[in-house]
Amino acid sequence: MPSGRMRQFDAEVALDRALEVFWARGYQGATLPELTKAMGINRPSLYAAFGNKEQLFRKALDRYQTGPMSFLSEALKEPTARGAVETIFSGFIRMQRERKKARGCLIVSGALACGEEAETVRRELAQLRQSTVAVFRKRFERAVDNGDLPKGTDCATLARYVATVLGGLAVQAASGTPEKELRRVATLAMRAWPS
Amino acid sequence: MPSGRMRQFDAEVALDRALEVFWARGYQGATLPELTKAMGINRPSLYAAFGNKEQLFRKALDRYQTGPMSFLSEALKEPTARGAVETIFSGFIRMQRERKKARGCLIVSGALACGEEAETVRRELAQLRQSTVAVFRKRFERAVDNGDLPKGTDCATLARYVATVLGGLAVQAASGTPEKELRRVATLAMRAWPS
DNA sequence: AGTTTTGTGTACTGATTGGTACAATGAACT
DNA sequence: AGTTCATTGTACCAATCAGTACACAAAACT
Repeated sequence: MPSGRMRQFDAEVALDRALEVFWARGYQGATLPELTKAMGINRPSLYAAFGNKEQLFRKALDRYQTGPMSFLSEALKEPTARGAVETIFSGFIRMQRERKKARGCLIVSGALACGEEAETVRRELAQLRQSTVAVFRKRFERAVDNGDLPKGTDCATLARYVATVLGGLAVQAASGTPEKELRRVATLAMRAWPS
Repeated sequence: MPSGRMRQFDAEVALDRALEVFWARGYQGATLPELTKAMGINRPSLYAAFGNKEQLFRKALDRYQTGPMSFLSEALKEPTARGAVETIFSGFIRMQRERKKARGCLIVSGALACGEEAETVRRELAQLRQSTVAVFRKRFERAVDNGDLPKGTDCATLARYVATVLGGLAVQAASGTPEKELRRVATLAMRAWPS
C-alpha cells in the first residue's frame, strides 16, 4: 500500500534489542549510540520508527509488560489467590534465568532515581508500580468474596506486601543473587500468607 | 597548623547536602551543577575537598551508612534476632519520614541500572547489598546458637528474605507509598518469621 | 522510463557532561 | 609590612549527550 522505500529492519526485533538495553542500563543510562548499535540501525531510522528516546522507552516498556512480564496477568487467573502469588514469584524468578546482563525488573530499575530530564519517566514507572498494587488488591478482594481468603483479610496490605517482595526480588536479582536463593526467599515469603 | 586561606565552608555540611542529592538523583542522575548548588560551593572547591564525583559519592555513601543508616548496626545489638529485624524495618521506615525528595535507600537506588561510566559504582553497591545479607546471616546464626532461633533455621534464606523485604520497602518508599502502609507491610512480613 | 515517496547513512547541531587552568583572595606565618 | 600558600571564582576544556539536515538509495506508482 505505501509507496517509497521499505524499512530495512524488523521493528519488533529492534524494539526487543532496545528493551534489553533499557533493562540493563535504565532509561538514563541507555545512550543512543548503545541503543542504535544493539538495534542494528542508525539514529535517523530510530527517530523515524519510534519518535525519540522517551517514546522508544515507552514502547519498550509496553513490550516488556506484554512479553517477559506477561506471566503476571496470566498468573492472576489462577484459581486461588495464593496460587496466583506463587506463580507470580516463580514466574519472575524464571524470567531472570535466560537473561545475562539485564537482570532485575525494568519497572523497578528503569528509573528509580534519576536526573531531572528523566523525571516524567520516573513518575510514570512509580505510578505503574502503584497500579500493580491496586491490581493485586482487587484480585485478593475477589478471593475474599469467594471464600478463598479468610474474611477480614487486609487485602490492601497483602497486595502491598506482595509488591514489596516482588520489588525486593528485583533488587536481589539485579545484585546477582542466584536463582536458587531467590526461590528459597519466595517460599519463605509465602509463610506470611494468611491462613 | 596549615598556612594559606582556610576553607570557607563546612565540609561535613556540604557532604550532607551532596548525600541528599545523590539520594534523590542516584549517582549518574546527580550532575555537578546540582551538587555544587546544593553544597553551596563551586566546582574547584568540590574537587579540592572531595577528589572527584566518584570519590564524593563514596564519601557520601560512608556518611549515609554512619548517619541515616546507623540504626542498622545498632539494631543488630538487640537481644533477640526478631527484635533486631523489627527494629531494622521500623528504623528504615522512620528514616523516610523527615525526607521530602530523597526517599528510598541510597544503596538500592544509587546505581541499580546505569551507564558504563557508573559500572564500578553499581558493582560496589551490589556488593554492599550482598555483604549486608552476610551480616544478617551471621547475626541469625548467633541467635540459633543462643537458642533465640529454632535449631535448623535456614539462616542464609532468612537473611536474604530480610534483605529482600528491606529492598522492597526501599522501592515502595521511592514510589511514594505512605509511611503508614510501609509499617503495615513490615508487620505482615514478620509473619514469615520462624516460630 | 520517469516521478514520487519513503528509508538510510553521513555529518552535523547546540546543549550539557565531568574536569581544570589561572588569577585573585585572604588567613597564618616571619 | 611582607611572604607564603591553600582556597576561591571565573572561564575554559574535550568529550558526550539527544536530536536533525541533507544528500543518496530504493521501492511503488503513472
